[in-house]
Amino acid sequence: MFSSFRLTGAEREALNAISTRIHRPAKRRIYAQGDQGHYIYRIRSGAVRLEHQLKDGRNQIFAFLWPDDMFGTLDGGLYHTSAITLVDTYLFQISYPALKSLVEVHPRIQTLFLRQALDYAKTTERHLLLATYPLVVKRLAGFLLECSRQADFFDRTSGILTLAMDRKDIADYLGFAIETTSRTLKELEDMGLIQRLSAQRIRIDRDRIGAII
Amino acid sequence: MFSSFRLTGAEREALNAISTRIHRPAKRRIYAQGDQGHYIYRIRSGAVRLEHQLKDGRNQIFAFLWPDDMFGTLDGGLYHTSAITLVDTYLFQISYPALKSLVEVHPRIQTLFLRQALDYAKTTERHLLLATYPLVVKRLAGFLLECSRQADFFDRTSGILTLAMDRKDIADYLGFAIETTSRTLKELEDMGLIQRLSAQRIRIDRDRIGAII
DNA sequence: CGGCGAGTTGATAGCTTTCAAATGCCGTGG
DNA sequence: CCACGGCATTTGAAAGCTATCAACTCGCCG
Repeated sequence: MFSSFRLTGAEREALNAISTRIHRPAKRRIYAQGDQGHYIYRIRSGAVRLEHQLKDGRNQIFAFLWPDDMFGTLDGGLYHTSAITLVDTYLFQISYPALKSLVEVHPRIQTLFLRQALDYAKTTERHLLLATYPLVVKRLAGFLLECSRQADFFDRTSGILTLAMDRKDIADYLGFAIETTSRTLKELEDMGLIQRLSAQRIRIDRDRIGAII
Repeated sequence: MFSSFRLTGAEREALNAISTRIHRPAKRRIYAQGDQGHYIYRIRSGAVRLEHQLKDGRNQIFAFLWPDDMFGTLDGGLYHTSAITLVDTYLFQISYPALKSLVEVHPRIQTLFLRQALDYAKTTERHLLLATYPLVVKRLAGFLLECSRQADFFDRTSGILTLAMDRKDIADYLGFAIETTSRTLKELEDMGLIQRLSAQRIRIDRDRIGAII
């Protein structure tokens, strides 16, 4: 619905004026679950994971985020997830109070955030579909396909996917045990759908993986 | 962030002018997955389920929706879910083209939709948490708690919850087999956390259910 | 009263987790 | 440059949980 939306020059300038460029090395926390939420973020380059800690010790990863994705939504003024970089990452950081004032002057800017929120909801639905496949091999196969949509981490000509996350991250995203990640990768390799070049570099056959889902 | 937001009188009137009040009996389809998407909806009273059919035959329910919830998001002009009433339901129906024109004149109205989208994303995250609990008894217990938040279907004084959905709906929402719904309800009853008064009327002990999650 | 569909219950098979141990990888210090 | 230590990953075997298939019960409606 808002795919053709563009900001005016003045709107873009005003948004830039309240955006700060920041940098975080790999595996650094940007904010923690329960922190006071002062900023919303947008990824310029790199990758981030959003995770939610449960009282029983489970650590559910809600999303892996990529360039242009935004994050930092609040729940009663607090971040309800932790945000952690997977790799070296550059971000825009926007203060919530400044954004709120800006939107009162330039309400059209909300379209950007609305579109982003709708995208995030759709992504979470896809995540839910993946994480509830009865067979873990389907979950992992679908996950590898999703990862291969990120141009920064997938080389189309060679079919080589670079995993920015470790085995535990994958397990926490798909809802199974870390050992199952390994075993199921082996299963996919035995089926001839992937080749493990190293722990984080995998050659994948997207067509045949797509066929089993 | 937008909790204090209010439309002006003119904005509210303009929105009303493009809203149609419609009615659907229980168990009727409002739209089907793959249909051309012309309208967005808001529930005035009743309840709706959003479901997504997969190629392999699985039917994943994405959400149960209640009064004030909105639905009807599109994916390339098409509905990507089916929307079906659970009970007798009254709705607002808003045409997308009319809404798009309206937003160009009154961009502040987008705040309503942004808030709704953020709410839906949060709901989907909670759903994901529920549906990925390793033990089905926790999934179902958490589900009953969520249902008991709907004032129209839960009587606080008696603790009696009326389930608007059937066993298959619950199974499709939580990602297990229909038989497991029955067995796990029995398990909760054996633990003394609930009493099944009839198939759809259940007395629940919210405190003790909350304690096991 | 009969019949149908929703819900329940039982037994077995299949899949994933858990606990334990082995292997491999990589950066650090000698 | 090589050895060592620590951590991530992989592998194995047994236990636990849920799906499946089948049969049965219940409630509702004609």
